[in-house]
Parts: sequence; C-alpha cells; structure tokens
Amino acid sequence: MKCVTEKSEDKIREAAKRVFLKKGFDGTTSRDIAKEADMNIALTNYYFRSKEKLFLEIFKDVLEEYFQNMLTILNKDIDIKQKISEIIDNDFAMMKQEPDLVIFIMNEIHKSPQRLFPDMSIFRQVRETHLKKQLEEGAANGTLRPMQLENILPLIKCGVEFIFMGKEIHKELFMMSDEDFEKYAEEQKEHIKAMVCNYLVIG
Amino acid sequence: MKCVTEKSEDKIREAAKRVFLKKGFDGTTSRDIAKEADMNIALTNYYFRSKEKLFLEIFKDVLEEYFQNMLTILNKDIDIKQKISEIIDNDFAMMKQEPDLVIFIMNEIHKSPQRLFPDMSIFRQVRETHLKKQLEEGAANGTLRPMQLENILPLIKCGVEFIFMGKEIHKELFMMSDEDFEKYAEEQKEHIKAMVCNYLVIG
DNA sequence: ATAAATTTTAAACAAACATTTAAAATATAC
DNA sequence: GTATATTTTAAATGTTTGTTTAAAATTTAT
Repeated sequence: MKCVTEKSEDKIREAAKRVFLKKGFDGTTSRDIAKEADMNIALTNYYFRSKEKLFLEIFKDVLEEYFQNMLTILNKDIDIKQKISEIIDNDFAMMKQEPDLVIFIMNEIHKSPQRLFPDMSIFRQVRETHLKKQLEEGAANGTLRPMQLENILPLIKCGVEFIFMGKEIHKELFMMSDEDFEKYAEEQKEHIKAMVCNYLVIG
Repeated sequence: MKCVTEKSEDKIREAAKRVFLKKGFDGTTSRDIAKEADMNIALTNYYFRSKEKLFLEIFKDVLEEYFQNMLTILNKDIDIKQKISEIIDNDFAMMKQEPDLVIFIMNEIHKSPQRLFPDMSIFRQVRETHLKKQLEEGAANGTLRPMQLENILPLIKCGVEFIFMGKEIHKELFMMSDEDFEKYAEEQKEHIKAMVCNYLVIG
C-alpha cells in the first residue's frame, strides 16, 4: 500500500483547508474536518496535536499560495503594461478557482494578526521584486509616474479582489444572476487594466 | 428614571454591535455580549429571543450605516469629479472610524448570503441615484467615458476599502508602523481619486 | 398602599465543543 | 512467525455553548 491510498495526514490537511476556507477558524469544528476527511475525530489531534496547530500550518500554505504566482509574474522580464495585465489576469483566475481564499486571508489576519505572521520570507521576496526596479527606472527616465511599489501594487490588485470578495453583495445590489456577474467581472477586469495602466504609464 | 440611565435593550444592542464587529458571528458568544454590556446573560434572550435574531437586527443596521452616507453624496447635485472625491473622503473617514465594518460585512455575507438579505430598500436607492443620471448625460455628450454605475462605483470604493481591510497585512508586507500606514493611506487616497477621475472624465 | 406587570437574577439545561484515553487493528522489523 | 511500532477506533473527558427556568427585585397602575 504505497500511493494507491492517500496518506491520512494529507487527507486531513486537505479536508481542513476546504473547511477552514469556507467557514473560517471560528466557524469550523474538529468534527467538521473529520467528517469532510471521512476520518475518525481523534486523528486530527493524533497528527496535528490541536485544531490551532493544524490551522496555522494550513494558513501558512494558503498565504504562500496567494503570493506565489503573483511573485513569479512580478519578476518576469516583460513590459510593465504586460506585467500589470498578467497580474490582473492571474488574480482573476485565482478568484474564480478559489473564491474563498482572499476573504479568508483578510478576515483571519484582521481578527488576529499577531498570531498569523511567522517567518514570512515571501514578504521580503515581494518587496524585492523586479517590478520595483522597473518603477524606479521608469520614474527616472520619465516614462512612468513616480510611484512606490506599495502604492501601485494594491491599485493593481484591489479591483478584481474587491468585486469577488463582495460577489454576493454586488449580485444583490445590482440585481445580477451568476452569469450576469461572470460577464460583469470580465468587463471590470478590462476597466481595471486600462485604468491602472493609463494612470501609471505617461503618454 | 428617564434618560439618566440607558435602557438595557439599547445597552445590549450597542455592546453586541461592538463584539460582533470585532469577532464576527461565529467568534462571538452570548457571554461575550453580556460581559461587554455588563448585564446578566439571560437578558440577551429576554430582549432579543436569540443570538441569531440579535445578530440579524444589528447586521441590518450596519449595512444601512455602510450605505447611508455614500447615498447622500451620490445624490448631491455637484460636479462628478467633486462627487467622486467626496465619496472617497467619506469612505476613508468611515474606515478610520469603524475599521472593522467593511471586512465584517464582506465576511458575513460571504459565509451566508441568503440569510442576510431582507427587504433591503437601500439597495434600490443606490441603484437609482443621481450619479446614474450624471453618467448617462456625460456619456451622451462625450465628457465622460461611457460606463455603468455598477462598473464605476466599485472602482471608486475598492481602493480605500481594500487597503484598510488588509491594513495588518499591508503593514507587515511593506514593513510599516501604524503612523507609516496612516501617511501611506492618505497618499493612496489621492492616487485613487486622481486615477479614477482620469479614467472616467475625458480630456 | 397594594396588586399587577415588568425587569433582573442566579442557577440550571442539554447539546456541542476540543481534546484525551486505552484498547483494537494494522503495518513493520527481525 | 513473532515481537514491536504505528495507526485507527469508540468512548469518555471536562468545558463552553445557546437557551431556559423560576424566583427575586423593581417598576407601574390603581
């Protein structure tokens, strides 16, 4: 019995991720996780010692998942307009694939930030990215509006993430069905690309 | 004994709002609320019948609080650039005064949308606002890029709300202190105003 | 002043909670 | 094949949960 059956530890980890993302830490019980993993309730603590430890392990993975693809794009040696477009497309794809991810991260960090920041080397990687150099060069030679990474990056990300985080309220507010929203989100994505690029790139 | 002492029902309502906003529905216990209100645990159910009913009542108020000021500005008969600026300033002030409000609304609706939308007449009011007419007129006479209300409104609101919802992660990611963040948020606010107006207003 | 209605209290309720136990089942080592 | 180590199980642990109870305190009405 090698890889035909998945290891119990991994089954629990994956089930826990699904449940935590959907219900949050406070809304998730050990029994929810055991049931989702189709395993005995005691195994959660056998493998991970506590609900808290299991959560922290998963949260770290989720936070890295959130930054990893973006980081790869930020470091590509491509035109800045193209780079912004790719980040937004990537964000958009991520929100469609994992609709719970961003609101989960935001909410958990908001509720207890101190508990959730371990040695996050990924943060340093984001700060020291190739985009930073592009911004400095562009500002120096007058092709880009002078802006810091910390100013432009949220402007790139907020548009897509905001409408997906608030998908249900936007649907209700503007009386959209699920398919209406899908079309709307695509429109919005293109507005964001154009708006941010127009603002950053001079001429 | 008229207004010298606050009515118990209101004390509980206000305490519950503070606790719910901070900890969310799942993270809040009836005892948390009773303690915050400095009242006996049984009074929550005496006045509101259940934690759920108390929550729904408060959520409705909070959602209206979120939209009310914006709605007033949306209906003012002022220049569209000025209007956008005022909405953003208003959003900014709201996020400073009630930092938990937007992430609370987003997260609760995300977790269980069906349960939280009663007869929200405020939604209709937002859809039928004076800004909508301004957008139509501007598109017709070529002064504004043709855009629907549902496209421009999130672009106006997402910038400020996103950085405040993610205040702690932005502080950690960009190594900012609280006062750094305050300065940064002000910068960001001006970027957003300029970016959105540049995009919407032609010429 | 007294009776009735309302508000507040301490105590209790069963259900759900995270976690632990110790035995049973299974896999691994020799 | 037997002994040892690992994994899984059902059951129980003590706490905390939302809610209820019934009596006590207080306010209101007559």
